[in-house]
Parts: sequence; structure tokens; C-alpha cells
Amino acid sequence: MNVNGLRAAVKKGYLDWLAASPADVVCLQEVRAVEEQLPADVWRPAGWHAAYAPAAVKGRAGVALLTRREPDAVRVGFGAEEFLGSGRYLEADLPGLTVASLYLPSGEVGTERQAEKERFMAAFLPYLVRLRERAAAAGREVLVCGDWNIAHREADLRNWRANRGNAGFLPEERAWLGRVLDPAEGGYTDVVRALHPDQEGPYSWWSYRGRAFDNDTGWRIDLLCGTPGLAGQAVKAYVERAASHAERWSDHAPVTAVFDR
Amino acid sequence: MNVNGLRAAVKKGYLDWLAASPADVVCLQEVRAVEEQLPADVWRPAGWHAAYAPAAVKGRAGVALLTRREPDAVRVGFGAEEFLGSGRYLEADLPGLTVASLYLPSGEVGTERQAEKERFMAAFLPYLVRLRERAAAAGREVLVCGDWNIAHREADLRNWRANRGNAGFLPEERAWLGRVLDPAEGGYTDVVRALHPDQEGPYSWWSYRGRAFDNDTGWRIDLLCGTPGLAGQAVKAYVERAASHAERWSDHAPVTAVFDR
DNA sequence: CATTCAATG
DNA sequence: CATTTAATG
Repeated sequence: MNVNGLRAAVKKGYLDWLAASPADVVCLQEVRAVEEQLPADVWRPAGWHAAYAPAAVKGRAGVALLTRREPDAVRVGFGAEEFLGSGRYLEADLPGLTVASLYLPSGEVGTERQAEKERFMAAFLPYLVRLRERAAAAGREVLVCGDWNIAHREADLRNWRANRGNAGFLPEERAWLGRVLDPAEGGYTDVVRALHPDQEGPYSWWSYRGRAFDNDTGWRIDLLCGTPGLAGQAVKAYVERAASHAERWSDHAPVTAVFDR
Repeated sequence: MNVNGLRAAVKKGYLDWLAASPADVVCLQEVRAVEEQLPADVWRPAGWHAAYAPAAVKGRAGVALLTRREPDAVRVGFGAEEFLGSGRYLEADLPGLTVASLYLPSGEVGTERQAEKERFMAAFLPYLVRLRERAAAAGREVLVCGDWNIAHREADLRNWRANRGNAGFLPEERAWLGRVLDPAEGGYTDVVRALHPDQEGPYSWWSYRGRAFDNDTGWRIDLLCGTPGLAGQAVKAYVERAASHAERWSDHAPVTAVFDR
């Protein structure tokens, strides 16, 4: 769940959502804060173990993992030196599962930020493969949750034609995500899409501009990518699109999956 | 009247205040906007002629003059090249009167901004003398209105002891303002103080921090400095301290004088 | 269009 | 502590 600033999200209802959540694991992106900036009951909510990977630059990025049981291990970053302090990747080992919170750079065509996104993608795919192999050797499934900032296919955003040249739906980005999901390469499964193969969306992000949310002009860029063994256990997956504009506490909505294990 | 951002002031009631104002001339400081950023009825209110001197840097400073009758001439700046595009000085000729809107730099001890304030003061005092002489030769009185960012005497701020080392109440700043008001040098009269010689304040600025406004912990730094002929015609002078915090639309309050001419 | 930040005040 | 901008999204 990309909270678009945890401090702002708290003011608008994040804690109510969390209190009502039945989840065992919650992955946050765009926390955009450090511990000193938030009350303890936000940073370490009662009933949860919390791990954070803040960005070195104040007010930027930042990912977190909230788990009901204490992880056996927590690791920040995925090996690429450039992104170690960028607040974009955090993983934790739980019994039989490695779960990760990912915030892939959003990019902007023709800028250095797009080049950064591409460097991230280039380094991250081989890591995903190693992660899967390592986890398999340890008897663990893997679930990488977060804001991938890429819509894979035309069904994953409302206006795919108008967005063909835009960051998030570039051919090279879509191809890269295809490799992540290719059984012969990345080997991950898009859990929500696997359960809803023929649906438009469900979208998980809507621009704040115009009437994007009201018109459901959104993108499905928040993905839960799991190893096939885990993905096969998914029995339900859904996006918590807020019923009203007043209830929105981020420009993203929570994406949830339920596993029967 | 320092509006602390005309766009913010509009949202909080500036236009209501202006509509109710009986003034012939209104001097604004810290407009912090250019024409394109505001609706026409704010930038050029019905019934007023408006002249602006915006700062070259976006969102900074900016002074304005609203006059019920059209000025015979409008001039931006006071001759100092450094401050020409700084949005800090604007004057207009009306029949028998030159009126100016001034926003003197606020300064901060030990910083370049304090050095800038001092350069402004050094260049501005001789200008004030020339202005008075030129106006006298043309049969005009002078009134320089605005945020001088200096409290002249102990009665001009609530906590003068605690502020002895702070910008706005430094000995050299107070001495400089004394020279502006010295009959033998600047030759200007502090119109409000002349009518209220024995009063604490009246303050015209209160910090947004703490309870400064509620406790009237303010500063009298917004001055109307006039040539003696004009100052002698002042029959009333007052600060419109808002009755409640909700009515405040700036951290300053309007300072008004009524002249019988 | 919303969230941060830094600079200014 | 409020207003702006800039960068980011």
C-alpha cells in the first residue's frame, strides 16, 4: 500500500484502515518520514512488528513492513549500491515466506529519473531470480508487494492509448515486467491478475488531477508478485477502492490477497 | 498592510476587508504573486486603481498601491540598482501627495539577509531625504507606508528586553529609524506615534508561533511616515487588530490614518 | 493536484 | 507557525 506520505495518511484515516485490516502482513510505500516525525503508535502500531527502510533524502520514498509476528530476519536493499539508501526495498523472512515491500522509481520520460528507473529495473530483475532460488533452497515462498510503477498490459490502465509514450506504460517497461512474470525467467506470478484474468484493472492508483478517481481513470501498478507455489494458494484478491472521495487517504488504494496455506 | 501572500489573504477575508475600507489609498506589502496567479477582481478590485511592483523571484516580497483616483505618475524602486527588482518599493503621485508602499527587508542577525537589510537602509535614507525635497519643490506632501521591519523604541514591541539582539530591534536599526524620524535629517513623522505618544504599541504584527496574537505579544513595525505638513493634518490613526483569531487574514494587521485636508 | 522540503518571514 | 516554491509523484 502506497500511503503517499504517512504523516498525511494518518490525518486522513490510515490508522482506522489499519485497525480494521485482517492482514498478517502490510507493506507500505512512500512513507516519506522518519521515526522522529511520527507518534509511536503510528510508527509501531500496537499488535504489529514494524520494519522500515527510510530514504536518506528527507521526505522521499521510504518503505515499511508491518507483520503480526516478528520476522526471523529483515534486510534492507537488494544489493545494488546505488539504491541502498533510497528507501525502495525491504524484505523480511517469516516461517516459509520471504515478503518484500518494493517502491520502484516512477520515472519521467526524457529525464534522469527515467534513467534511474531503468537502472533499478536492470539490477532488480536478476535479484528477483536469485531471491526466488535462495528462498526455494530454504523452503520459503516469496511475495514481492508494492508500487511497481508499471502497468503491464492494456487492461491495466484506463487510457492505454493516450499513455503509450508515458512513463509507466513504455514498451521497455512492459517488457521488463513481462520478464519478471515469465515462468522461464523471473518466475513470479501476478497474484491479482491470476485470480482475475479477464477484468479491466482492478486499478490501484488514480491521479489527484481532474476527476480521475470519480471516473475510475486509474492504473493497476501496485502488484503482489509471488512464487507459483504461493500464488496457487491465493483464494481471494481485491483492491480496496474507497467508497467515497472523503475516505481516500492516499492516491493509491490497498491491494490485498488472501492465501489458504 | 502586509498581506503575507495575497493569494492566502484572499482565501481568508482580504476582499471583505477591502470592500469595507473607507480608505482613499491602500498600500500592500508581501503580495507574493503576479497578475496571472490571481483573479482580475483581486488584482484590480472594482473602484480602485492598482499599481504593482512584484519581485523578480517568484513568491517573494512584492508591493502594491491601490488608489481610488488614478495616480498622475507611478515609479518602481528608489534608485538602488540592487533593489530594483526586489518588490520592495513603489510610489505614486496624487494631487498634493506622493504616497509610497515600502517593504523593508526583514533581516536575520549573522546572515547575508541582515547585510542586505543594512544595504537597503543605507541607500534608502538619503533617498527619503531627496524624496521629501523633491516633493516639497513640487508642492507635494509625502507619506511612506509599509512594513519597515524595525521597532523604533521599547514601547514598540512587547518583549523588548528579550529582543535586544534580534533583527528588527538592533541598536543600529533603531538608530537608523531615529534618523528617518529626525527633523534635522530624514524629517519624517511617525503618524501613529505622533497621535499616540504614550501608548504601548499599538502593535501591527504578531508571530504565528505560540499564542503571540492572543497575548498581544506583538511589534509595531508597520509605520506611516509622513512629512510634517501632512502628519499635522492627521486626526485619527489606528491598527485594525482582528477581534478573533478566525478573522485574521495575515500575521500583520492594517494600520490606518485619517487626514483632514 | 497532493505531499514533502527549503527558504523566508 | 504560515506562505510560498521546487521536486516528486
